Amino acid sequence: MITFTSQSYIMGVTKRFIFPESINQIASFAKVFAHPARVAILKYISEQEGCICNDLVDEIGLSQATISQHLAVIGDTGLLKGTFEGKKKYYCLNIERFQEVQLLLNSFFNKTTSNCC
Amino acid sequence: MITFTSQSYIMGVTKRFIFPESINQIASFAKVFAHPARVAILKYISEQEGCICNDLVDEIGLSQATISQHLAVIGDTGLLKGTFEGKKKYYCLNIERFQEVQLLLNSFFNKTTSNCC
DNA sequence: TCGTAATATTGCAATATTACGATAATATAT
DNA sequence: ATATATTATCGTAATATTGCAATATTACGA
Repeated sequence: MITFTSQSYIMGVTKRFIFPESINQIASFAKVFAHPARVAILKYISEQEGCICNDLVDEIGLSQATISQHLAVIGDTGLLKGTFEGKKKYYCLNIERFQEVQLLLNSFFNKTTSNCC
Repeated sequence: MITFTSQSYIMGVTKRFIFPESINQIASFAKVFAHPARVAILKYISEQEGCICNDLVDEIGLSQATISQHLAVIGDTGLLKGTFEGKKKYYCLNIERFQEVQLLLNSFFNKTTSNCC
């Protein structure tokens, strides 16, 4: 049980704890797709036969550090598989996970539209 | 045409202009669902028969100002219809728009999974 | 007209996110 | 061993987002 006093109150932070986990989950998944770089990364990875690594930097035009950061955000949700091959790391979609996420979002969308006035 | 010099470069801002519009659109739509308060608002609105207005404040437990802000974010994407009835404003899903958005996201999801290695 | 209820807007505080350069870490090739 | 290529991490700068109090706005009712 978390409470605030007028002293300890912290502004500017998403109050996740007031929402049920099912709702927080949907928001977390959506956040992965809420930045164009991450959408572009997922699109590009899925389009390559052998999957790709650091061509994303050339392809997208953001710095290596930034791309790596975005890859980590996507990966934290379990949506990527990465295998090292020498110096190179080949990224690949975790399709099972991706479809899980898609299903969850769709289930929310469908419930929402079907219940509406 | 936007260019940067090493002087004028601005950090910390999403570089939308380097991405095709189709990708920016997906990211914009996803952003609506990327906060639990907005997910909860959409869920609640869809569950009420007559649609609802400021019960969201009681229901969700964020301040009136904050709820109003989130409603504006959702509304900016065209996902809400609001009709005034006296002092009260009844919110309702714009289902056509909602399904449009759902379709677009799904089309991205499907393309992504189907092409992957 | 005045008070009340409902919503929107403004201003502010604080954290979160985005982006990059520099550096570290790892593996290969010479 | 050294140099090079590749990716991850750290530190930092700057904007974006979240949340609330206070205020404005609008509509109704007495």
